[in-house]
Amino acid sequence: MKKIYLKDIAKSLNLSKTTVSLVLNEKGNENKISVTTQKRIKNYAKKHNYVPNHLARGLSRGKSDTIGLIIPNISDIFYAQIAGHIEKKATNYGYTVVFSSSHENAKNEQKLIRSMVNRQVDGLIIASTQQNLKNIRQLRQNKFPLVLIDRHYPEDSSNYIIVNNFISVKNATNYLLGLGRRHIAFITVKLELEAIRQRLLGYHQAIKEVYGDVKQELIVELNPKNYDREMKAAIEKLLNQSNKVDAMIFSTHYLTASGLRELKNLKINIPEEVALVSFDELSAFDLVDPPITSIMQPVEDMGNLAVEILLDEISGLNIKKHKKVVLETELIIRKSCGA
Amino acid sequence: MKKIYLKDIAKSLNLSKTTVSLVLNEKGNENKISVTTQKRIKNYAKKHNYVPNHLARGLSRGKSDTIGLIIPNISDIFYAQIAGHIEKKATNYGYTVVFSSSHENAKNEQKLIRSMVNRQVDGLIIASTQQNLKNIRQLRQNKFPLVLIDRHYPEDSSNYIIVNNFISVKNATNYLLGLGRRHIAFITVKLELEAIRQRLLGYHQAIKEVYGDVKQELIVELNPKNYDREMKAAIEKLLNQSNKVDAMIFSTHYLTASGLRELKNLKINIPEEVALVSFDELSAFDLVDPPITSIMQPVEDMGNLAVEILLDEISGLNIKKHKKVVLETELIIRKSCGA
DNA sequence: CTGAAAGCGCTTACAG
DNA sequence: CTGAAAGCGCTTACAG
Repeated sequence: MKKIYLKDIAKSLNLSKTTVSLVLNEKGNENKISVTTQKRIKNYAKKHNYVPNHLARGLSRGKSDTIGLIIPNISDIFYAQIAGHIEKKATNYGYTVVFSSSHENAKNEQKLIRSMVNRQVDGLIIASTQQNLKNIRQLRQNKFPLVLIDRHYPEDSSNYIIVNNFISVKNATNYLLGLGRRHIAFITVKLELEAIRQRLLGYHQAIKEVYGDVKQELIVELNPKNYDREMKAAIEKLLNQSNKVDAMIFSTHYLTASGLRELKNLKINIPEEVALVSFDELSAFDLVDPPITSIMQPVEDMGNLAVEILLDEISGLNIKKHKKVVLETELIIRKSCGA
Repeated sequence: MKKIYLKDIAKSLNLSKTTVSLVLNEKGNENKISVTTQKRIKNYAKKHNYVPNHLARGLSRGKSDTIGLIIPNISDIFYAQIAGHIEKKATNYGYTVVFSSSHENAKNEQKLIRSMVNRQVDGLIIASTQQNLKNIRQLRQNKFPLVLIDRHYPEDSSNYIIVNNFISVKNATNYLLGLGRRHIAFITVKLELEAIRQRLLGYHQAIKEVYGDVKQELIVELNPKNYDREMKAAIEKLLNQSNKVDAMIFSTHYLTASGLRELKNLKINIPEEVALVSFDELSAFDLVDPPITSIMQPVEDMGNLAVEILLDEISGLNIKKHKKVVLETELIIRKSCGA
């Protein structure tokens, strides 16, 4: 079974490459190629297992039918889910997805963007480190189809799909206040992300509206590379304050998992002593002891919309609607807050 | 910032495309191109942000520097992790990864293989549905670089990297027997996979060695599309047998999660009434109530080895060592079995 | 209805 | 040290 090319088919059938190419691209009818010829070509192609070379096709048409996905980490269940939905949707439209993880490193991300561009992806979906404004701007100025997801650059006007981080956390905080929790800690990571900032601001806002001011000692910012080792000291400090903390909000699922591990080590009763809310969740958070109240993001919508908007851009349909999308989250109430 | 091509650089610098191409591919020295010329070219390229067209390059060299990854589902944490390790390793070697999910559908998988091949991936890593022997054979006969991962075809001699499913489950079953559990159920999915069969066989073997025979009513095979809805009835039936089940082994992480949910609904005490072992796990299984004893797969090794073997194949190093790799798992003991 | 030919943007053997 | 030219495998405007 040797590899077979357009010219082989043409020669064997005594036709030109043009005719064969046209027919195989379903342009036989519009070019009025006789049905018998079409049949002959298709049969021959199938019989000899003809597989077109996508590189050649792409080069010739200036289009690769590929979209690039750059995310912090494909092993993170949140991004894996988004990737899954993006892939499904993209496949439906005949696109293939190339993905790469930036590992929260701006230099990596920059390299990946370059690499994707030179691989001629038709468009890019990026959950950015938010440290690459220059590159993102450059893409946009070059009219490169692009949609940011999960994280955006407030100072840039690229398309994006994010979640209402501020309101989500504000509501969650109010929920805890409503349950009578008074000393609510907010545990987050030191990442220069607008999303993370908004989560913190949501907490701030809710607390301020009740108490007038926010106690700095209730806010813990951990090093993203090292949060797991810093968690223990952080939790202990929160618990040993003059006003012992009676609730904790974790700003990401991995912080929740890490924090919960520590709380269990310390034999803290949840929710009696400390109530817990997680922003985003791991797959088994409903099975955890106790089940964790979580702010759920609409991952499916995020993925689907990203692809839709991107494909609109690619096909030049610069539809104005929904280019900046802010989706709502849902607070799933479970037992980790009592009630 | 207009797009710039090799010929533009050549023209601007009064050189030929050859020279420019050679230099940009780090072949300047071996072609004795003067250092000054090299400098000029590199500077110009950087200044004007030259990005080579990978399609053209690939077409010309007959190599795309891309590897394809076909898995059942990128949203499954197990495959997401493998994908993560594959990506990391591949990136190190200058390769990009294209992935697609088959969703356990053989036809999909076949299409994906075709699609990847025509996209000129240099090699393929597949966690196959194991329903595509013909296609896999065809790839191998065409000397297409390929490594199967997680699931292999026993009747085919392609490279693979799998886990010792048989021993893993046999050991886990013996572990339960050793703890005094007598009525051990095995809950699995109806998937035509050698891996799944081996897990069942491991259970069989362990039970047989003690009891002489296996009771069919202790084995439950659920429909992969519908396991979540079938779980309730299955669990209830196991618990209502004349000999009430006192242990359950789940053959995949998602079955464990689903089963545990039911057991909790039914207020079954774990491990007092029923001990639990999971093949593979979800990220939070150590936080679950109770923490779940799990058979852990060496995902990192699996991913890394897959890439290494594949790249060896691609570069024509048909190194004979480790083309069929069977890795060991580890039984992580947690509280779900008591003890 | 069908074909000859140019072109996509690279690489590379060959020549000087 | 450097360049002209062929070739990778397609697509497509143009001509008949």
